[in-house]
Amino acid sequence: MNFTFANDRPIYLQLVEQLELYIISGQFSPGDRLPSVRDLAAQAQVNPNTMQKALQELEDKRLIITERTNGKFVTDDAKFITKQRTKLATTKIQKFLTEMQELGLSHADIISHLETLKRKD
Amino acid sequence: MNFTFANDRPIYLQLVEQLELYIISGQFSPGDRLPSVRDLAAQAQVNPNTMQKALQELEDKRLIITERTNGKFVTDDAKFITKQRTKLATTKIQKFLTEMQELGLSHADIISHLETLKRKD
Amino acid sequence: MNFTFANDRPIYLQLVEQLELYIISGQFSPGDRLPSVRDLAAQAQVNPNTMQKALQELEDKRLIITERTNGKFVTDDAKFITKQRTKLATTKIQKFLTEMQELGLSHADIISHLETLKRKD
Amino acid sequence: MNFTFANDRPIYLQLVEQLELYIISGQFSPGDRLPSVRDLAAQAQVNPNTMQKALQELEDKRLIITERTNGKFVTDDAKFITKQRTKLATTKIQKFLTEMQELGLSHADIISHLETLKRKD
DNA sequence: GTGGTCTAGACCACT
DNA sequence: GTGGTCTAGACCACG
Repeated sequence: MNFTFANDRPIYLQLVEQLELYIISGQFSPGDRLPSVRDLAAQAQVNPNTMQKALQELEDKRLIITERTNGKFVTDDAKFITKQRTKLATTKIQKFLTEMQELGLSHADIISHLETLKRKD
Repeated sequence: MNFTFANDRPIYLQLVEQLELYIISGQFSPGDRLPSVRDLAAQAQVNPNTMQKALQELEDKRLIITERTNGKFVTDDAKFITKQRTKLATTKIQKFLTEMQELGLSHADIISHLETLKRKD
Repeated sequence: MNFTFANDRPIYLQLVEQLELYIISGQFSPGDRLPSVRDLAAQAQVNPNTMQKALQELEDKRLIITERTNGKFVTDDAKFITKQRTKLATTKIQKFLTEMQELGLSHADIISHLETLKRKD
Repeated sequence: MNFTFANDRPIYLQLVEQLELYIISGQFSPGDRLPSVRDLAAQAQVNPNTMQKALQELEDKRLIITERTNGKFVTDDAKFITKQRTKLATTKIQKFLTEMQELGLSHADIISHLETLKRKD
């Protein structure tokens, strides 16, 4: 697990995004127990309060669940995670297309651009 | 000209982005004189100082040039504008692909997704 | 730390120059934490916004770095500072020589002038 | 005669400096009649009012003299011009030395720097 | 009328 | 307490 931060946005929001990705992309599996807040904070080299705030956001988003004295767990609702993944992807794709249109690139332009990049893989 | 703002980021940065788009996409042409700072501020319904800050950033980016007491002008270097347009597009595409990969979508996935959307046009 | 201002140029630019000198000449060391914007403003007897603007310029020049909510720090890249010092010195010497030539003084004239002054030290 | 302007300072002040140099360095001789304000303005591509303001400053400095209906002339007091030349040179040298000291360069440093440059002439 | 600067004062998020 | 942002309002030099 690897955390890096830009300096122009709240750290806790960047934590949320990165942790969300770890869950959504399957690096944490449904039902997995998370490391303690303190450990996560140490790994990310942030203040435990900051990590706590990030985890709270994830809980609000139903991606993690706190069991009172037992710790925090990734939700075991795999379908929900998949749904969130699709939702996030769709949002990003839509946003991307809007931005490309604003720059004057059509769908066709973009696809041809992607095809070109694909060949280089 | 139309300005809209989200409230999760500084207004002046959103102004920079939107004005940059107006220039890069050709709604302002190279060499065009911009409306006065005060007029632009009125149109965007922001304080003149805020607009001034945004325009200063555009000047730092060499997209506009100030003629003292005479007004602000879009750079007359059309090639530079084109270059910036390409640069911005490339950056956004790369960032998009990175994010998609983090979500576990391959190039092929993305292209098929775009093809689907295309049919709906 | 001591700030004095002429009134023929913007205060914030004079602040930039003076702060730059403090950094470049080593009165602030690489990695040093700067006093808070408010404190610096109080010392210089200027509005905090004015000081903020000056510090932003120094950040654009990569001489200082902001850690959000934590303060502003002199860059810890000592080599960069040295480089800027050399650059600034060279620029000033070149500009000086150009001006002297425009006034019709040769290198020899200048050196003899400096030798004379030296004796008075 | 050649006029070039930066964009960050009043044009009339830059005119004053450049015209002053032309007089002090002897490109205009004592007693010479100057071109008309209109012609000078055309050469410099500035508004005649701007040129007029610059010339007024030069008159305040006693470097030029207006003869009512006859035009403007460089002062015929050659000694005064020489004196101004020395004065300006001295001021610039002093300022230069101060700046070099602030950067931590001694007289000796500067002289050795100049000697080096001299060899390259 | 143009841009530039400065002040005063306020509010905000973050840690 | 830290930096960042924004507004309101004023004044200035310039052309």
